Amino acid sequence: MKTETKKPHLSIQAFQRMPYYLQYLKKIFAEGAVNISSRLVAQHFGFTEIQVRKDFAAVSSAAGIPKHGFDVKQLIIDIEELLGYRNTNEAVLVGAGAFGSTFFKCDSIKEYGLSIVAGFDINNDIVGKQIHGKPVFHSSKISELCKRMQTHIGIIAVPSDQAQEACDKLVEGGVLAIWNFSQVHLSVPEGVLVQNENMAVSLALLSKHLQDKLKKDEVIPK
Amino acid sequence: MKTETKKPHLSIQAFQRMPYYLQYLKKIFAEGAVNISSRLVAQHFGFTEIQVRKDFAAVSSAAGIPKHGFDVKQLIIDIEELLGYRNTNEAVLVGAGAFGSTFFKCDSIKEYGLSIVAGFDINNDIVGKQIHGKPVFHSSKISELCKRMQTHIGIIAVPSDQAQEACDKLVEGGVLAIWNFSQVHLSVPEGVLVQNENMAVSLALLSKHLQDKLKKDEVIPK
DNA sequence: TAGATTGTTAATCGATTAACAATC
DNA sequence: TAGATTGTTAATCGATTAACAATC
Repeated sequence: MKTETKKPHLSIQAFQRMPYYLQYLKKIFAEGAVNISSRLVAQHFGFTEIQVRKDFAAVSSAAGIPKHGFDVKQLIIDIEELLGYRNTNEAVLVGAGAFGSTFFKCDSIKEYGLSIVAGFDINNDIVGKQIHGKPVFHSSKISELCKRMQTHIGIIAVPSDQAQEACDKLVEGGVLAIWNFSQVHLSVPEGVLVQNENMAVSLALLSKHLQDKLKKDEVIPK
Repeated sequence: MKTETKKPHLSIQAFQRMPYYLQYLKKIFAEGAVNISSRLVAQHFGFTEIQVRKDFAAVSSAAGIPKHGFDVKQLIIDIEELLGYRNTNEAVLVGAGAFGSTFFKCDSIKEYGLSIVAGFDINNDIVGKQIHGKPVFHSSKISELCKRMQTHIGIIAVPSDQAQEACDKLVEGGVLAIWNFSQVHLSVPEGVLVQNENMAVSLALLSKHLQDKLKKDEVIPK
């Protein structure tokens, strides 16, 4: 009786590559691919093949086969399992304004195993109404309702100066994972994860690259 | 005559912390702070003070002063300079549908030095119209117009299966930095930067944390 | 001067890559 | 068998942290 062997450690970086692998594997599977070699995957993404093999080894329940490569279907199943697309988590949204409410109608979120069950806001124009079929409550009810609904994921889409307060209420309500679209650092107790989605960070990287690039081309004008 | 000393290398990770520092420094500056010690900053963010000192040293034009700390105002200026908030870059948007068009009305983008000058789409209902005052052209015009307008930044907000094509056209038009909101890997020639904004990645991290957390609490039920 | 706070050099840690052995 | 492709062990590389000297 062989028990499941311990999987190698999966780094956060490797974990973050998984959705990309998944998307690619699904595409080639739809095109009829049954096996795939690490070399081909590596070429597609511009990674090294060793890295791809290590990543697959860390997540796959079946080893790759020399001369054949990896089983595409099995990899898809394993990665989906790892990423939690096969369970559905319920989440609440704090900040149901122009930006926040786009989450209500965002279908792709559902595909990734997230379901938004309610929204919160302080604007009386929308409190008590429904947006895309989801109820919007006053923000003062956050912790009470999160407790009652046993929600463990919160999305913060409020202005930066209200973000920490929203965060505190979510944590009080038992939320364990927070998706933070505000631009401030959130302080949370240990055990709570904050996933930052910070446009300013991305834009800074873009603009930095661009400036370096344009400056360089200026200095060395061919 | 002392020439400017070479700044220490700034890692990408450090660079990505800068927008957070900036936001915090601006806040305490508005509250009247003139100097700030690395220890206080570190406490706020949960970093080590050494890391904060290294980060500040890499970006600051003035050294910190023992017993006084760093000059808040100077740091703000230096970080804004580094992040490129003091120049404005023009960008085009490919995919002006429900999601994409939110960029047109997004004010905070402007604050970070980005200005969207035009949109592209293949939907004839919006091609030729203006959305929030910005013209929307047909996607077949991407490279031509980017060349003419000398635009170097492109935002991709099209469905995944059209993303690579959009990317190719942008690159052909001379775009050097691409903000990719689709969920696929984009292949670009060397020298072009792709900044991925992948919801699937973030969601996967959230859901992973949650599942680990809930599982653990089950096993050790107190 | 003493103490707080900075800056620097060395150590640690983790992720990626290289070299090579294993196997279908 | 030979060759392609995998898996494993060791080396490299870069970021963070620790220890400590410098300085206001």
